[in-house]
Amino acid sequence: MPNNQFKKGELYSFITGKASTAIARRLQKKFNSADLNLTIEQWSVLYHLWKQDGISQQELCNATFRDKPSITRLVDNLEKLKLVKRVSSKEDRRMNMIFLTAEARKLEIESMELAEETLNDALEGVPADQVEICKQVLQIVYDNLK
Amino acid sequence: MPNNQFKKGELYSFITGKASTAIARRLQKKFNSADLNLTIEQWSVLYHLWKQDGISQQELCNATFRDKPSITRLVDNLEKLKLVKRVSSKEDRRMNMIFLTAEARKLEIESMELAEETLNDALEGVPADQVEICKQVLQIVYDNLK
DNA sequence: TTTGAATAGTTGTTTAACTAACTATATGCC
DNA sequence: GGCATATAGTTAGTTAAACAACTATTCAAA
Repeated sequence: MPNNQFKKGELYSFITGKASTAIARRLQKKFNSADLNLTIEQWSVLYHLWKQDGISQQELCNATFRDKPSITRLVDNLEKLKLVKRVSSKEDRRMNMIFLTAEARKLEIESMELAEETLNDALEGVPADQVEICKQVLQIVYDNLK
Repeated sequence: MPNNQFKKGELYSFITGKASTAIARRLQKKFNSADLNLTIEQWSVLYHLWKQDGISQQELCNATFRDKPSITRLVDNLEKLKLVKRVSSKEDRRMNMIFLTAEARKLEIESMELAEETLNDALEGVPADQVEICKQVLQIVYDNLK
């Protein structure tokens, strides 16, 4: 028996991700208001580089759940913005190691604060235990499909 | 006191919508395998037209949570595919009423089945009451931000 | 009745996602 | 060593999203 948990009328939002779209738009607006000249996608790459830089583009693909062409272009654009640098690996010359510039490091605190603020806006009025369950469900969904 | 429910390491997925991205990719693959020549975005427009067609582009904007230029182009492409027709409204000539073609009506059942199948894949192993809570949380998030 | 504001939709530009096809380098097997 | 295969990354083409600027139409108030 299929666990047919979705009546037709409810399936739309789950597939189209209206909630995460709304979150991303809100964060982008906050970035723009703060004159952070960054797209959410660029920020999502920096997010992982702030945790650790000097990783390969392939590792960025895995971390950000994007394919290789997407990362190529995001790194292109981040390089144009002088926020990252490609350094060809000496052990394996197929690989580019991606490093943050000093400029990019300056953006971490402000942008992360705006991200946390956005999530607080989003989760206003939601009990913590329900947020916890929601996170768990979304994690299982991701694991089921990735 | 802000309800700081997200530790740094957890905030990424919520903002980038990895779960809904995974769902959309899976559904797109099912469409492609079934030779349904449709993007998920196009499907999301048809989804609302199957419920009721003859609505304006603005109503499609509201229903799909997209802006006007996005709908203009989606309708352009759906028209090229001969799945919808723009009909200028007689009461208000600024408006286009969007109608499904017979061709588009044929796609409803198959594509909806694939969508339900995708959600069943996604929610495999998740108890129904947790799915319910997750839906409620995402609805609140959307309402908080829209 | 005309003028000014609001509404519906379009167009142009930039950024990004996805697929397929491509180059270059590394690896492993004979 | 040489060749097949896998891996890292790039390029090209189509579709879509976000934003700003634009046209056409409607509506309301002076």
